Parts: sequence; C-alpha cells; structure tokens
Amino acid sequence: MDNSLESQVIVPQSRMEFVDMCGGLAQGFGLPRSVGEIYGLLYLSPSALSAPEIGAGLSISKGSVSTGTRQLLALGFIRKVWRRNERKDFFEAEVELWDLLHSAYERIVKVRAHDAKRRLEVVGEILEEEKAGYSPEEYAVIKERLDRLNKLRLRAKQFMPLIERLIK
Amino acid sequence: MDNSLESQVIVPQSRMEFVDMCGGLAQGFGLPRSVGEIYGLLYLSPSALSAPEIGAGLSISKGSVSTGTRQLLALGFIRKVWRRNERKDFFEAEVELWDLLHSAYERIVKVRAHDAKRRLEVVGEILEEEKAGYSPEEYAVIKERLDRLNKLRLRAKQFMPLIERLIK
DNA sequence: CGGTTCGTTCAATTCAAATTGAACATATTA
DNA sequence: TAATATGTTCAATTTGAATTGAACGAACCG
Repeated sequence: MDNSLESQVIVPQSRMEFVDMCGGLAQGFGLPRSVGEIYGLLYLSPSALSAPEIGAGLSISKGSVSTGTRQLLALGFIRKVWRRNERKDFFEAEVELWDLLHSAYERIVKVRAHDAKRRLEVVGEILEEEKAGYSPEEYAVIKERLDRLNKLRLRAKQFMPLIERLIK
Repeated sequence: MDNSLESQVIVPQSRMEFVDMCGGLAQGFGLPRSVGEIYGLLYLSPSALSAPEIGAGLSISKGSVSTGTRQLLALGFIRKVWRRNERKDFFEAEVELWDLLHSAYERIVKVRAHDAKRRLEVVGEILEEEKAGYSPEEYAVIKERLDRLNKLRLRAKQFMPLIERLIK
C-alpha cells in the first residue's frame, strides 16, 4: 500500500537548492553526494525527520538513507531523536558546525600527516637497502629530494599548533 | 617493433612505494591517481623523463600520460624540458612544493569560499519568495539556520588572512 | 497469531570517472 | 618518398564507488 503521508513529501525549492549545495560540498570532501544531501535536508528542517521522510524528500532508497544516516551519525553531523509513541527513528542536524569542522580537522589532517610521515620513512628505508643499485650522483639526488619533503613536512607541522589555536 | 630501451624501464621498489603514496595523496585531493603517480615518479627521478618512459615505468597508456602531464603542467607541478637533438618532450618535477601548495590553497579555498557565499545568497533569495508557504515559526527556524551559516562563513573568512600570513 | 511498518544488510545494478587504444596529425630520418 | 616515432584526442571500455531493492529480523497492532 502506498503510504500517502510520505509519498507526498515535497521539499520547497529553496531547501532543495541548499540540499544540492551540500551534496556538492560532500563530494568535494570525498563523501557520497547523498550523505551531504541528507545533512542539508535536515539542517534546514524546522523539525526532526523520519527515515522514510528523508527518503521521500530526496527520492533516494531506504538503503541509502540507512547507510547515509549511519555515516552522518558516526561523524557526529546528525543526531537520533526519539518521539514517544513513535517507533520510527527521527533525525536532526547538529547545527554547531564549527565544533564539527574542528574535530574533522583533527581526524583528517592529523591522521593524514601521520600517515605521510610513516610512508616517507618506509621509502627512506627501502632506499637504503637499494643504495647499491644507484650511482652516487643518482643516490644523492633522490636523497636530497626526500630530505626536502621531510623539511616541508616539519614546516607544515610547525604551523599546525598555531592554526589549532586560531580555530579553537 | 618493440622499443627495447623503454620496455625495460624498471623503477626500483623505493620509488614505486613513493609513487604509490603520491597516487593515494592525489586521490585524497580529488585528482586521478595516475596524476599523482606521474608526479611521484618524476619527483624522485634523478633526470627528466620522456613520456614513453613514464608510460613504461608506471605501466599506463600513452593517452593517460598525455592527459596526466597536461594536468600537472596546468597545475604547475611539472615542467617540460627540451633536450637538443631530441624530438621527445621530457618532464621534470617542480620541487618547490611549498609555493605550489600555497597557490593551490589560493585557488581551491578561495574559489570554494566564494562559491559557497554565492549559493547561500541564492538560497536566501528563493526562501524570501517562498516565505508565504511557511508558517511563521518554520520560517524563523530556517532563517536562523541560514544566518548561523553565514556567521560561520564570516568567522572562517576572518582567519583566512591570518593563515595566509603564516604560510607565506 | 497473521499483517504491517521500520530499519539493516548485502548482492546486483547503475553511474561516473579514469583509462585505454585506435585514429589522426606532426615531426624525423633515410 | 616511405617508414618510424611522438603526442593528442576522443569514443569505447574498464573500474570502482554509490545506489538500489530484495530478503531478513524485529517491533507493534488488531
């Protein structure tokens, strides 16, 4: 049976425009478009929305709503809210974006920096093992380039605490 | 005929490890993996490489080398160098990464910020047109959320000059 | 109980982006 | 001039990620 309550969910154009913008932003950050769209829909929603409402509003499947909301919950961008006498889950957006972005910075930038450091070390180690395979000049060039990268890394690292203080 | 000079290009493991790391970084920034790999190969190369050498070293097609180098040239990450008595193009990496990253910041962050501003304005305008369709309470909530975003935008904007001074 | 709705999972599908490779233009050499 | 090599473009293909939808378990209701 068609549930008329949800099938007639119509999201006004202004909010759809916003949804679209959030979808694009999400893509820019390497997240699925639908994840951004769900957040956008919830962010401009005057009240919490159920999963079926989200699906109907954005014309996406149950499955996408389920995985999308799970990701957003994990990132802290949305919250579940319960309404009494309602079995459904309702979702609302976390509107304190500054805090969210701050913790995203922690997770993404720091993890990535640490990763880069480790991988550069590995490259350096393997290079030492292969040292014999290079002429002295070649080896010197490669070594110098790696050193250069490490200097860049340290330079970037120096600024991190400063930037952190700024955005706290 | 098989050109034995290029078909036997073998890149040592240390550099392949580095190539792989650059590929992953490129993906993280929304660029094709192969573009990062080409840069990685050139960055640790003691001498400039020809397009066929790049293709052989990374096992990618002529076409990918062509489009990849074009992108890297456009971004300023590599340079063409000519060798006399050689028809081929040779490529070498720009090693002053700090400058490159700085200009990338300019292009990406600033453009994106400007874009977000414009799109938010559009949403605001459409919302005004649709004002009648909302109850006063609903309208107030949506309006407040949009204002919140604009405040966030301004807050971020304030820091941009500071950060710029830091990384200059 | 059966009937209904909700939410999750996962295999199948779809879709977009990257990659390939063939066709082409241009340059080089004999 | 023919024969070979280089590099670009673009249509076709591949590949990987997002999305769907069917199957399932759980919660609720008459």
